Amino acid sequence: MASYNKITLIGNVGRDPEIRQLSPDRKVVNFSIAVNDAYTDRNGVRHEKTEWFRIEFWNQKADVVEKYVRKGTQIFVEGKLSVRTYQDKDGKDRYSLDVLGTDFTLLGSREGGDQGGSGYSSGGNSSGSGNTYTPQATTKEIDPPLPPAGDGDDDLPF
Amino acid sequence: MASYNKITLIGNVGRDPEIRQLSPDRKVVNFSIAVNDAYTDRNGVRHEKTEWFRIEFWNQKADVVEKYVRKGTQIFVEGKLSVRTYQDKDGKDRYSLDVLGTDFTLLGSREGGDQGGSGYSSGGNSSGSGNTYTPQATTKEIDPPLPPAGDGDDDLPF
Amino acid sequence: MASYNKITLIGNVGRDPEIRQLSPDRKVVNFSIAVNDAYTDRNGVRHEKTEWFRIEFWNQKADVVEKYVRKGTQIFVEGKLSVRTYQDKDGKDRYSLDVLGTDFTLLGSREGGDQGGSGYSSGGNSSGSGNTYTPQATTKEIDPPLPPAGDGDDDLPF
Amino acid sequence: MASYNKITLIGNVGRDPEIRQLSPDRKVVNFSIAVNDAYTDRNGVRHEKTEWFRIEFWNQKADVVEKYVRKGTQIFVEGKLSVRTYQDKDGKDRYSLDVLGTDFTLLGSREGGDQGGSGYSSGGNSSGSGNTYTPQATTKEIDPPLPPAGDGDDDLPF
DNA sequence: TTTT
DNA sequence: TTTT
Repeated sequence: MASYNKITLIGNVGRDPEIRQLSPDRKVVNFSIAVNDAYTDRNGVRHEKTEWFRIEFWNQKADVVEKYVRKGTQIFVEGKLSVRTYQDKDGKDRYSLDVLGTDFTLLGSREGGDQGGSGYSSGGNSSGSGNTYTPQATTKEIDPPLPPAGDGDDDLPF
Repeated sequence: MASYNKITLIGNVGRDPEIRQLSPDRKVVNFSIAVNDAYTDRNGVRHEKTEWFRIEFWNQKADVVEKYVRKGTQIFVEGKLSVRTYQDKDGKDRYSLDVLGTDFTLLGSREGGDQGGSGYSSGGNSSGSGNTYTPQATTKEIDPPLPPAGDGDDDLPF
Repeated sequence: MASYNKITLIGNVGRDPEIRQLSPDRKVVNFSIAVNDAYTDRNGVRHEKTEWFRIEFWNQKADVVEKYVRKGTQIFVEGKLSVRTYQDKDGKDRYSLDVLGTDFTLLGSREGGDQGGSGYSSGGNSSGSGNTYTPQATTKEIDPPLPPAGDGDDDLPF
Repeated sequence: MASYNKITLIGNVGRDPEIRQLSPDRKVVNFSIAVNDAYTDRNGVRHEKTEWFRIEFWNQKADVVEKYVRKGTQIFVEGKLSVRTYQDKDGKDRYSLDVLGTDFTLLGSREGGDQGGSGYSSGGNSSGSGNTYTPQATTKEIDPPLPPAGDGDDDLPF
């Protein structure tokens, strides 16, 4: 066997997330993201296509999604893809691309958005070495980006 | 926009690849891989599911697929996911998970398989710095492995 | 063998990229990005660390970097990691984390930045099916994010 | 900031893993993998380079590593890269590429190897939806493979 | 310290 | 259509 399946996406959140507290210690959040694809074919014709993915995060990560993710948020998501098929109300076969999220990073918000935070990056290692990742969104960042080490002194080869 | 979409899979090839030479300088190869998923739910019941992905590689990488990939080959594939919907011969809606491959690595073969080579790793940078990756499977390597720095002296902390 | 090595980063560009046209058809661009890491240890002490990566893109992708990437740009980069060791001007051993880029996506810019475009996403398949990716940055985007298909009619299960 | 850092590797384990039980509920395992790179330069000269990465897994995943990973094992590893610098016993500056592992998949073993299991794939979602991944290597599977949908009827376009 |  |  030894199969593996991971998908990495950058897209925009379609609606505010839905949160469900299934039990005192089980919380799940769901939202969908639009991932756009655009290319020009060999005849110079431009094509655009949007694929929607339904994202799911659990527990601690669901907490962070709840706090910071809103309609329109640009987000980086990593997780496992599964495809669910179902019939819509007209009995027509449909599919849904479901991603069981393992990681995400907030990338910014639309101008004029009112989400309080951006800049969060979920920790990549929930299996934990005992560290707790502090969402960067909770720190008011004032500092400009650090210049590269050695800047101004330039003993680096670049 | 600034979307991004990449899927990374390890699976087994379902049938020998199909190769098509579309024109003197355009070649495409297609094959499907089975990606298995198994987990035990909260009630201790074991679930298995196999998802099939249809993989596509072009030109130089198609050449390598043609040489080394066979039914049963375990393969690591990286590429862009798109979903194609179509109707089967009964008019029923179906979907296909298509992956436009950007990279792959052969991971081994079934015992008793007769594929001549394994161990190929496609170059990760086809945009090229002028280097040409030599498929390892086609090169008779004579050189001994390079010893790691510090070999035998073990001043490493591990 | 069958090795594989890929690194995926989101970080901020430290300085404007350096471009070199090596020959009429060989162009290379280099820039460094700062990737920040922050975590709180088991004693509640917060740690921050910035790792710098030196990124390299060739030819067509170098063209796009040249057009859109500036100091401060937030960027998603994918590529192959290699480590280069050298001695600085004081004879001290140093290392550099070099990434031979295969893909990138622009994620935004610092407020007040003056780069004309953002929102570019490099094509993921330079080995090419004959399509040419059109930088999204060349289209003036006016439209808000598309609502999910079925929105308002809601025959989706989400 | 919103940084992100993930590395994906396929390589071979250099020595049997070291396991440390730090406390009743904290276990860590370490091992190094060799990731080989080979390419032919523009002058037709072949180059080989091996980069060593030191891998770390915690707790449940450490248990699985302990059971199945041995010297020589080919393994797929995913995690967060950090670089550690130190001085060796001669006071010389050295670096170590450390990967805090989040996921791994066993890819096979050397012929004649005696490791009991191969084919394990660590679950991709340790943050958990309440499911527990059962290592495939420990389960005697009795069920026949599921036939793909459409099997035998071949109404698929491939 | 690996592997082909 | 795969694999264990």
